[in-house]
Amino acid sequence: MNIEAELKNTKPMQPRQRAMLNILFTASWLDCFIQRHLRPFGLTHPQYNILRILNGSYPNGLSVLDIKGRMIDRSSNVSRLVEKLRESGYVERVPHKGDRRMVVVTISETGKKLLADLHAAGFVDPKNMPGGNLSEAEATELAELLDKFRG
Amino acid sequence: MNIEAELKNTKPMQPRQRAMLNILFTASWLDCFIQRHLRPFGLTHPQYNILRILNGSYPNGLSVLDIKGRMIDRSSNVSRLVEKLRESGYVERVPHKGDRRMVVVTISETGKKLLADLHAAGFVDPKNMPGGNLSEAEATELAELLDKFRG
DNA sequence: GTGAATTAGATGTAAATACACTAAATGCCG
DNA sequence: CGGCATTTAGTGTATTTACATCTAATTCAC
Repeated sequence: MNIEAELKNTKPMQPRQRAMLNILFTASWLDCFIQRHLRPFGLTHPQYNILRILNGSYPNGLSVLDIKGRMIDRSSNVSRLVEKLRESGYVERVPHKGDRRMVVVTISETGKKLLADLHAAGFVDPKNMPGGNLSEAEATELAELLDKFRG
Repeated sequence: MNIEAELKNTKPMQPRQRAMLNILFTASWLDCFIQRHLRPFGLTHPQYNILRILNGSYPNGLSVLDIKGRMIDRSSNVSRLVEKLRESGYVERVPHKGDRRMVVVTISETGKKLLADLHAAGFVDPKNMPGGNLSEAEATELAELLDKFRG
């Protein structure tokens, strides 16, 4: 269903307005999909995002600001999200040697296990995820247009 | 800046994964932009969305579910958002004649004035909004790829 | 070295959100 | 008509978020 139909918009839209609404709508749709699949694992999307980031940097840890700079949603309150993940045992926090303002956050074995479980449940499997209707070339083009959209 | 650079992602991404992250990232970026510009007017993005919808249907009102079905973020709690807008005087609520379960929500003169002020401040002006780097053809193509992404 | 400015992280607080649930009105089917 | 499922809107509540502010550690200018 195209975006006009989704939003039941009667009046025609300018192409850039149409693209903008479509970005927001598709992201909301996607976020809903992701959250719904994460829920059984007790993770929110931002928490999952942090675990992915830390898994990517493993075995190195990252500071809170490093994590923030890699997050999809830059307005996330990483301190509190990390604290939640630490309570659940998915990450560890150690003071940074050399700069005592910083904290180094590392994914724990439990955290890696959780991601493995998610993977086993087919969560990151492209064929279970949205976007499968796009060819690789179209997906690449979509990403490039989004890069250009942001300027 | 492309999405790999934005997310400081070292490992190469699959095209569909790259598109997906880019949709989420760009939407979050855009939402931040919009919220920042709405803030001086005391509106949140979902509230603004509702006002736009009601302005589009003016002089007809819409039921709460009609509004919900037209919103960008389908998980919005329209009852409470409408109540906020009513407190601010931007919308009116009247019981539906014929089906007393329903409520008909209509934008008020004050609400229309607010949108006019936003417009006057250049808020909807394409040249002040993101996406100006895209040609109309590219914007159209972007919207079509997003439609296809959702299936 | 000393003091101002900056950086990193945490936190206070009001507001918004997600999710489930309630309540009222309507439609449906015997 | 009577009873049950459905539709529509609103609400309870815990969690999350946004935004500003705070504290401690570090850097920088002098």
